[in-house]
Amino acid sequence: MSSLPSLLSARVAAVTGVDPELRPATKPQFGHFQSNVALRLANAEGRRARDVATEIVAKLEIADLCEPPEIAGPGFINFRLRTDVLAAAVTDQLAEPGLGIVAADRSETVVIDYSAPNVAKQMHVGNLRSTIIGDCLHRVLAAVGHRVIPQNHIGDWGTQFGMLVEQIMLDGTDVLSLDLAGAEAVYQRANAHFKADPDFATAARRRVVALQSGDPETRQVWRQLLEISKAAFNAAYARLGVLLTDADLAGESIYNDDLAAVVAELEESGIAVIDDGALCVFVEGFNAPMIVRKADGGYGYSTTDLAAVRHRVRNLHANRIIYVVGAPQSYHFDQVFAVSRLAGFLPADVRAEHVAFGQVLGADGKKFSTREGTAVTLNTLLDAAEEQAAPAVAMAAVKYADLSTGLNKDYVFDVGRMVQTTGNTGPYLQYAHARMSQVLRKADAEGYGEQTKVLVLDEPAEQTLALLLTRYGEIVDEVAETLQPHRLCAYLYDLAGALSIFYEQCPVLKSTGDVRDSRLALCVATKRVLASGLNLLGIEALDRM
RNA sequence: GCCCCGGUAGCUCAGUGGAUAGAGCAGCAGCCUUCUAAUCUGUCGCGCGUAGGUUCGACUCCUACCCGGGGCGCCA
Repeated sequence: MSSLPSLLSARVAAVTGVDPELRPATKPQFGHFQSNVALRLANAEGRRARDVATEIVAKLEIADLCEPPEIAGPGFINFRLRTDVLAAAVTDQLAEPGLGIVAADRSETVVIDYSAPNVAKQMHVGNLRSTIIGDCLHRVLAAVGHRVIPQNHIGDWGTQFGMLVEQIMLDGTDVLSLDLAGAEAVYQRANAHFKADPDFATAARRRVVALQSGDPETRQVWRQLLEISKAAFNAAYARLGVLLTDADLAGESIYNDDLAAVVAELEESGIAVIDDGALCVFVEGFNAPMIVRKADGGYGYSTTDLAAVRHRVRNLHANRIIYVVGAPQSYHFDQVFAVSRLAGFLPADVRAEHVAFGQVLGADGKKFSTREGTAVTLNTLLDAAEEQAAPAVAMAAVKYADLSTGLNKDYVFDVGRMVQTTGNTGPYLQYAHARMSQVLRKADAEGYGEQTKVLVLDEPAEQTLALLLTRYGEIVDEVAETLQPHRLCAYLYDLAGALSIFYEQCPVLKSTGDVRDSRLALCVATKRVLASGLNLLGIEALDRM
């Protein structure tokens, strides 16, 4: 099964001998696809580009696919698909369950590490990005046939739990009576206490040891903190409609028992050396070593991340590991990957990628701080969104606002922007879908039948829509490869825009015969592709708005 | 000091080395007895941080610099 562009591309390559680099035309008057192959060849051969283009066009055998190609500008070759070919392509697409999404050549086991909220802290808008980007990548990779293993690497371990548990036991607090805001307040109090009172600090450090060595009383409090946190996380996930469940929880704590073994392997292989009392791994290209065991004998998060890589490769059999974590961690992950390669935890044929997203900044352009209370909690944002629109629409607005821009850019948090429902937004896509549902409902009521064949495609608005529809599969492929959800957003926005123009210019229910049947089939195809694409974004496709 | 990310229209952002750099928002002007006006049409507005370089061709690649943000041994 090959797509129209790849078929055409192969035909052109047969004449030119090189990849024609067929691209979607930048403007409608340039047809459907354009190639600059003549310009490149002309330069290499020292000839005039238009002459080369003329020669190529004369040799092309593509009459079964295209109108006669046109040579334009300095030597571009413009292709316009025959409308019957385009119509047939949509008909074929409609017959496929995947709507043009094709399974990857090789199905991989992909571990995606995302969301990762901290236990005993409320989720804030920063957690939102990891959660919804990860959820989208999860859906996209699964759609192209990969086995996806989500890993929610929650922050459920480390020194902060020493002070937290110590404070709770000191106060005699019943943890199960706390909500997350309450737990977070205890954490902030413990933090201040830790700084102000050396005796408390000592007790807190002892408490960390007790936690790690499995002291029953300490573990009991810790488990309760975990419990109330999980309940809150799950409530947030349900509200957002993301795929994560308790089965995907794989927090820092589960690697506790692996840490000594990981370090032992590093020592045995001679990769790790003692420096300044700490066990370090020096890797070329990094200006600081990775500390895998602190001078006091404790382990930090680097060791946990190494253990996670090792586990994901050895036990989960990952072919690809994706970390959806903020951009400030880039250096850390580069180092984790590099050390993992050295240590053999990460074989050369396993890809490891850090999907680094920019930070969410406050209105002042500064980083949000949980400690200073400037961070906006997830629930505050979602509440604000739901003041603007019904929950499903509000979630669409929030998610799309986050997914539709490039990932690596910081953004200033602006509720007004995130809950926008007009223009290039999630609700606009939902609206396009709802309109199609409405048309098809009415068609059904009129007894026009389920149309699945596009027979005529005379109007430019129909052709533009059809051409866009056929691109769906390649776009999903691109996102699976590049891990850039905003490309899918841009595509769906273009599709919805083309649909709106079609809707304005091409009456469906008032037309007759083959024209009506074809338009109905276009409506079905567009509705399905929108529904599929929205689903990949984690946005609900609505039948009415 | 070194490293990473960003700088494109008033604002928020797209932009596969290729044609006259595009969207949304905001502004202005229009279209609702016609399949949903969360739509659509028109209009105003940028020559892509700066300076060089490579190339037939640069927002895109290279070099230097400026501005903003982030990171860089025992927090996670």
